[in-house]
Amino acid sequence: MNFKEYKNLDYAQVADEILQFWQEQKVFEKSVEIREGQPTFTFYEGPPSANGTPGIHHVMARAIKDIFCRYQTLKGKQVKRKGGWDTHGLPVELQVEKELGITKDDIGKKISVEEYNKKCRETVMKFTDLWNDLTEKMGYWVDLDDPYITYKNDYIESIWHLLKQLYDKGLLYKGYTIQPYSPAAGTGLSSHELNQPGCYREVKDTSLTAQFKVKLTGKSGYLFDAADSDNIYILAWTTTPWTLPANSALTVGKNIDYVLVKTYNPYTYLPVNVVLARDLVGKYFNEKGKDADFEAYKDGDKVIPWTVIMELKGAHLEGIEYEQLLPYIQPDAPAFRVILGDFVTTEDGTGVVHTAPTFGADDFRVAQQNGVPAILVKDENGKEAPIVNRQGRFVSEITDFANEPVKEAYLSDEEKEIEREKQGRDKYLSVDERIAIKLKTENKAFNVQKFDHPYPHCWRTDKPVLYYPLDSWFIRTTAVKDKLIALNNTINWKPESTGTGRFGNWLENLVDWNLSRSRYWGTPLPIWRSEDAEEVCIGSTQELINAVKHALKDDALNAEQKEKNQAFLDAADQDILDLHRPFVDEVYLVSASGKVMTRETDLIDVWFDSGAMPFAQWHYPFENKDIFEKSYPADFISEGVDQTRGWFFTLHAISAMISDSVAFKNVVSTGLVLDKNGNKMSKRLGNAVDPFETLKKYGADPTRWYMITNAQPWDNLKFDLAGVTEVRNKFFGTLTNTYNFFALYANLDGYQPTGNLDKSIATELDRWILSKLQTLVKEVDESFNTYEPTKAGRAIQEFVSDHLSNWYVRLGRRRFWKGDMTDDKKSAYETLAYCLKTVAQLMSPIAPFYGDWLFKNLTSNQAGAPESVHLTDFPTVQAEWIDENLETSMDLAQRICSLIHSLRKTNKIKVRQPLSKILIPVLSEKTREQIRSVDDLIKSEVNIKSVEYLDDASGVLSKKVKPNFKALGPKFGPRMKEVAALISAMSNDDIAVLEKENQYTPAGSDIVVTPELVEILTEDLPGYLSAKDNELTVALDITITDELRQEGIAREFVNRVQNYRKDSGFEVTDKIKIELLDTQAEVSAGVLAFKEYISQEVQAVSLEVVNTLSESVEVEMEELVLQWRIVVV
RNA sequence: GGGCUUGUAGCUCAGGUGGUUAGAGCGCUACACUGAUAAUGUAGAGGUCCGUGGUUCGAGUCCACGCAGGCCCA
Repeated sequence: MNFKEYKNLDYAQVADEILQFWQEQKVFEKSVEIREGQPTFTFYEGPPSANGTPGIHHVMARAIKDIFCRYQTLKGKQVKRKGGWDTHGLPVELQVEKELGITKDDIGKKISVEEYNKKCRETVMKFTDLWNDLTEKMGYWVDLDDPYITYKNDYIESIWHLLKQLYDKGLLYKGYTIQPYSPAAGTGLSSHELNQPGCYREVKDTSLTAQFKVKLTGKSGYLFDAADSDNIYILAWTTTPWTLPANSALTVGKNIDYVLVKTYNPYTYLPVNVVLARDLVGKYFNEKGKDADFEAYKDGDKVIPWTVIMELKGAHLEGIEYEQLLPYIQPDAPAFRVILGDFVTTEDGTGVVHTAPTFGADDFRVAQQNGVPAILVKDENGKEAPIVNRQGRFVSEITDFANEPVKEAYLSDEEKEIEREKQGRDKYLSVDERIAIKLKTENKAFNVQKFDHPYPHCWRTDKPVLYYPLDSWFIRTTAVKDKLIALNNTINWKPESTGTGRFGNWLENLVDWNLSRSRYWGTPLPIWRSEDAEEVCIGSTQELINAVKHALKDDALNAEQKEKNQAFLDAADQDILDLHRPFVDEVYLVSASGKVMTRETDLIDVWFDSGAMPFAQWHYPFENKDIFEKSYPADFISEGVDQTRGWFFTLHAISAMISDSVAFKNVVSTGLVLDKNGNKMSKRLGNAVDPFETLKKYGADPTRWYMITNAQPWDNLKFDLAGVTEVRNKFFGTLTNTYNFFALYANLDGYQPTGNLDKSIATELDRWILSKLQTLVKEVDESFNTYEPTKAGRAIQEFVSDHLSNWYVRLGRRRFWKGDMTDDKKSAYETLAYCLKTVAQLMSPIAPFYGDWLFKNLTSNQAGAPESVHLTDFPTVQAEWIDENLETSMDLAQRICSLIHSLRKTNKIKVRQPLSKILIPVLSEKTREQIRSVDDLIKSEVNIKSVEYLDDASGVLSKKVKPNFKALGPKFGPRMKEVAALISAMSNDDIAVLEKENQYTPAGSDIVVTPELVEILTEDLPGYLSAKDNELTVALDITITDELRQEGIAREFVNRVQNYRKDSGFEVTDKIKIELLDTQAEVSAGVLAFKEYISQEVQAVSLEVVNTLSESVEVEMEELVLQWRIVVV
């Protein structure tokens, strides 16, 4: 037997077997080796973190990566794929803390930093075995033996080298960022700490709506004109009045609607004109005062008159300048103007945000983007500092409130009492309250209220936190913004909108990259600094060792510092160096001026780790320079769309800054995998699909195929196991059946395809499917090449089930089982084998196990065949086999058959009943030829004796014209209705004129109808049963002559005998003997009339109608009952 | 609140540059077919193409404003 035959194929088992084969024969390694010396195709693996278990979405993400790497390998490229692990960061720390039952506070107390980090290192690789297992089972080819691991010294050293380069370019600097800060504890808080239960509490604060007086400039002139007044104010609301002395801008929303309202100040009763959001007018003004009499207003009246005198968009306020509200400190650059920000809402306040860059993260960002300075003072060291010190108290420059805590809660009861006496009041009034009073009296407050809202508190001290500027190290990405944008424009994004929209906008609004993290498990910032800001950035291990040696010789270090340094050098000597904390913290360097420098305690953002992988995975530039240069930048990467601002950005930014290059040329950002109802999968809700179970139950290939063909990679996928079943049955089932069909007969005939196609013996059907196949190769090649796997998969699917199985095999079945080895039969085998083999290649990137399985089944006994489909070259388009004319013919044949089936059905005439003829009206010689070339197929498919063509000469053709709107549109435009009516009214004679003279003008009209403007169709044929499909009409002659009837009976008889053979378990090759009892005269006559035909069909050596029969069997045929005896001879 | 994205049959999805009758598969109903049978064919039921306006002779398709879901950011 040349070809294995299969029953009930288990696709998971196929995967297991092929996987074993790959491992034994090192097929992955070979697929890389055989392309040695060929152009490279570089792929970067975005490293997963192995401290969690993989989910079904990882199968999706990695299938995408795998497909294009496999495809490029088939296309002759050398594709090395180094795996990697992301090992640093907060999730790892949190997991360790959970396991040990400790908090961040305990680190350095209950557990040393050294032990803690040791634990992190263990935890982070906890599930690597599970990940590796999934990788193999799903058929993802990636080098697992030598992955990069971000916590390794070599990796960290490469990162240090990158940071040093940035430092030398002036792109790494120390600045500040606004973070939650607890003055009581003297420490910053992470957002994680802020999200602890109980941290947000309802508090009652003084809220204040301040009046910012607009200056008259070119930009604001229109407001003054509209109000006919100098008293123009912009209203802005705050729940932290203590930040008002730090105000340097007002932020409005570009598209928010604002109004200018004329009214009186409720505290000073002075006439004012105020700007606020239209939607919030109701919060500040009483409906009773609307458009009330201004003249009649007296100081202190309850109802204050107001009237809207102008409406405007936020965009019109941009650039308007105003007077500083509380002028304690002057900024050193122009400030106090209106800017635009996307965070402004009209939910509360005035739709205008008071912006104090030192006390709000939004404020800081929007001010920086608009070049508005912060209000800063100089501290005792001459360093710039905010107007509130780290104890939460105002600096002395805020003269009215100098050294007072900005939050009442920071004072003890005793301190409050002392303050009360100083204030000389009955009750202590907070800073906020006294600022409100001050502003009220100065005509600078429009509204003051107590306001209840949730406010974050420090989990250690229970005191309210401040948003406060804290030291941070930054990468000056804003300095290279234009370069980042320009380089991004050269990247091919799939889908494009992620690149231009999500990523592009992100680049447009870039802020400097805050690199600092106050943590323990991560890459340490390699910067050492002295107290007076002398600093050094270290770019390699050797550089650090040298610096330590140098420092050891210096007297600036004390004995303990020298001892630690020596310990570091000893570790380096013994090769047990660890570049993590706490070891690097225990290194002391000496500055040029002889000062001790200690390491800046920050770790760097883990995103820098992963973004550095093009360099650090090769320990570049300390090793592998040649490999790095060959594999940079990447040709292709792919990750979830949620990585846009994560990995995609950090890769891009680091590359642009270090080497003026993109990091990747093509990127596929993939969507989410949701459950079948469109909900997010979560382990907690129990709707998560287990990847291991799925692969085991359905097999990797149907799972991958389903994921790729069901939705585009960048659309969200609603993952439904029923869909996997459908793919398995419909696509893989059909394909396996097709293969089995081939194997069955090829084995019976002992035929071994040569792999060569011979046009001289190919039938219409062969040439047609080969033409279709070439078209498919072209489409699949293009789709893979342009990162469109869904298109590729769907095209293959359509080819296999609709064309190959449902038409080619179905119509050609008899060629495989009938007679001797003729050229016709040979051509059928060659064609089918060639199609199957090509499909195996085309599908192998998506379904790597099955593709290989199919390929091996077809080629295993062929001398010199490649041992795996993955070691072959992608099929090239054989253009000489493409025959569009033939494809059109076959399409006509399929449609004609469909119409005849439909006619038979409405007249209840079975396909087994032969009919004499069909009639097809043809309007051109070309159509006639196209149909004629395939009419044998039509005849056998629908059991018709002849096809007749009707043309003009027949005289029975009745025609109709339809307006071709697409052609008429540009010509007639608005007169369309009139023209369409004239065309539809054309008679048979009119059409004849049009056809003859190539133009026709309806009587009394100026319109000239030409053939391009219409579509000529044929009408139903009178006297025949006919059916239509667009331009195609088919009529069926349903006259059943006696002979046709007899043949019908013969066919029914064949059918019953075949059923009987099958039911009785006869072999396909068994010959039989038939005796039919003569009970039904009509049947007997029919059987005898077609004795030869029947015998051949059912492989009978004898067929007799007899008068007596012992051991007969009863068989039903239509409404008749037959008796026969059939035996194997 | 901002950016991006999706919305077409019960479900999953196709529908270049606008062209008058919106398609496929699955599911459902009925009838066929049966030496490929976890198939297959034919027919049928099933659509305010998310809504409202607009541009146009003509809008699922273009524009504006909304609604609903998703992702990221705030």
